[in-house]
Amino acid sequence: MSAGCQAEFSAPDYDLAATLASGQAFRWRPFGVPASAGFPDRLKAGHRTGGEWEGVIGPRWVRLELRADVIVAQTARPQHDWQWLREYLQFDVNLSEILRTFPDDTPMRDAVAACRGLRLLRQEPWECLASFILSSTKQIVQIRQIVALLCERFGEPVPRGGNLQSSHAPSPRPSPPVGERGKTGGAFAFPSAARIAACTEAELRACKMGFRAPYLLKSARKVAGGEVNLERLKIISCAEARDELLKLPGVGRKIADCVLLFAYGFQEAFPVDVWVRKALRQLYFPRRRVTEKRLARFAAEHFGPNAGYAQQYLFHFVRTRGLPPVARPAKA
DNA sequence: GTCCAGGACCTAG
DNA sequence: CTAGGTCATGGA
Repeated sequence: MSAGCQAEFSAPDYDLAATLASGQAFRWRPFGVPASAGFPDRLKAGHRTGGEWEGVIGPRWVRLELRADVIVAQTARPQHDWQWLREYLQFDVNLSEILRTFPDDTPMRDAVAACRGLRLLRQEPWECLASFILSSTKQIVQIRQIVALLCERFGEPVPRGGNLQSSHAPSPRPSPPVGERGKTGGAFAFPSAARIAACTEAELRACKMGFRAPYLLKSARKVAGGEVNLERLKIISCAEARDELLKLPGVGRKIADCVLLFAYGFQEAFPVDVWVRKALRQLYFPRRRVTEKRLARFAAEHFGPNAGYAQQYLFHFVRTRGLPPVARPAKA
């Protein structure tokens, strides 16, 4: 094993696979699998990829492995302070206390029973914001592809640990070339707002992001230029922070709430996407037509102080389990 | 081929 | 405030 550094963290009740692969962050992949290989959009219930994952947090490549209530972290370079990882994985969060605040109804009980151990991460604001600008009307597997291309082409290279090459036989079908730098199997940091702001729209479109390219470009300019100060959002209220995010092109209520929840830790934020909307309608309002506004009000009032956490449980629950009766109509 | 994807935005009623 | 069209791209 190459140099690097390793540490262990007590992590009871932590479903690493669900947490890293359930669509709140887009840069994690099973360790030792080539970037081009990808992995299924929806992990099946209880799916474990050997519990070994790799990704990049800020400027650091890291490998994570879950072993019976312990998470083992390995980096490429020596670390004397692991606070960045504690913060990202939110080791200090007491999951039981959060689950206790969930409404005591059948849908939530089912979701918690099915997804226990699912956590919320605390991500870098710009990476989270940019990623979710790219997320609109895209499947999670595609968001990962777009983000990977963006990082390969415009992110700073970071040293990668482990030994990918020796642990994986040459793939039978070589992956299609995805840019000049991606072929080496290297790792890259997420490109800064300033770097994205320096791109042309054509360069961004070449990362397969389509009509989202101008949104990302304009938002990057506003962030890099200081017109929207992402650091300041940490010290103002959730509602005020939301108003700031809504100034950015390509950012509506849903994406703003994702950033508030996944990057700033505003746990009252409740992103409503197509999956959560389906879950709310079918689990809480079966065969009754509910207006969009009524649904939003219900979501705001029903799920308590950790509504965002509840939302992630509902999201993961319906995506992994599917929705019971009406969701899969037989094709006569 | 069709439908849909962790939407936002613009226009018209 | 709601309804519909538009924007790219690729899974399923």
